Amino acid sequence: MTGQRLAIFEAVFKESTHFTAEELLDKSRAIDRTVSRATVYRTLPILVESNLVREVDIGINMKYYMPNSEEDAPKAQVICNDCQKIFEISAPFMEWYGNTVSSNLGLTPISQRLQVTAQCEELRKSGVCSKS
Amino acid sequence: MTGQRLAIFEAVFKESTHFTAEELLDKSRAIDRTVSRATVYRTLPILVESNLVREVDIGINMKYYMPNSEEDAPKAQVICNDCQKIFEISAPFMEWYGNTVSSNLGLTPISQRLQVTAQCEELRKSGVCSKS
DNA sequence: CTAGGTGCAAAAGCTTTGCATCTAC
DNA sequence: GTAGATGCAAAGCTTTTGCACCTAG
Repeated sequence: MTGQRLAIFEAVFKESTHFTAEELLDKSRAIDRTVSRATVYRTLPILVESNLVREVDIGINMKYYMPNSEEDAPKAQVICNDCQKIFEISAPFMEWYGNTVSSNLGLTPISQRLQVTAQCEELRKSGVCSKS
Repeated sequence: MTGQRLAIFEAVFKESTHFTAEELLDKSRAIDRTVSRATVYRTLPILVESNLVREVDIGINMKYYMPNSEEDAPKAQVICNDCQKIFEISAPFMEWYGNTVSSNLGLTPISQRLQVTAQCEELRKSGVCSKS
């Protein structure tokens, strides 16, 4: 347990929303200037393994992460194309769906994800988005 | 309309399953040796725009593509972690779901995706997978 | 003739890794 | 003292792009 990791942990749990590895690097460095990019990239998979952080893939080249909440109910994401915000929505039926379609194929589900990409009407009409 | 593009089109429609840009490059070169990587990467977005090819993002760094079928019903994917195969499954309720959750947030849905990652029981038990 | 396509190689962007050094225990 | 963590820089991998050349119509 090193000082750098502590800074990373602290930065992670200060986050209330999704973040990228580079954003986490910045936040961690604000706490401990000696945190290096390599350490962030090496620590993130450990946090994911430990279920302290959840990896959220939204289909662009970059990985997103977020602090994991206590409950592990399946979550869907609504991703706003305009403000880049990611909304997490509980979607309990996903588990049932994954089980059903997988077993039809002779497979066992490991994980599932449901994502809706959307655009902001408010922004489109008034030029501002109160959500972002 | 150049010879290289024709080779790429031909290679695409010979495919019956998902493929990556690099795989398409190989297949296209088998038809016309002069096809370059740049041309494949420049042609793929055109094919996607024209709805001749569908882009399928399975959450890894690489993009997958597949020839687009006539019908445009929403599709879910089941991705086998063992054999890397991608199964396409019709999921008409996705559209309804996307509309519902988006409008709750004041957003208008653009697209949605539903993916199940699974593992192969057959492979795990007998060491072979008859599906791959 | 010329608008647009092509090939090559370099660059871009995120992530991983080799290696020598350092540090927590 | 030592197993494991760190920093730096280089490399990896897929995709994009600048530029000069070429070609279809």
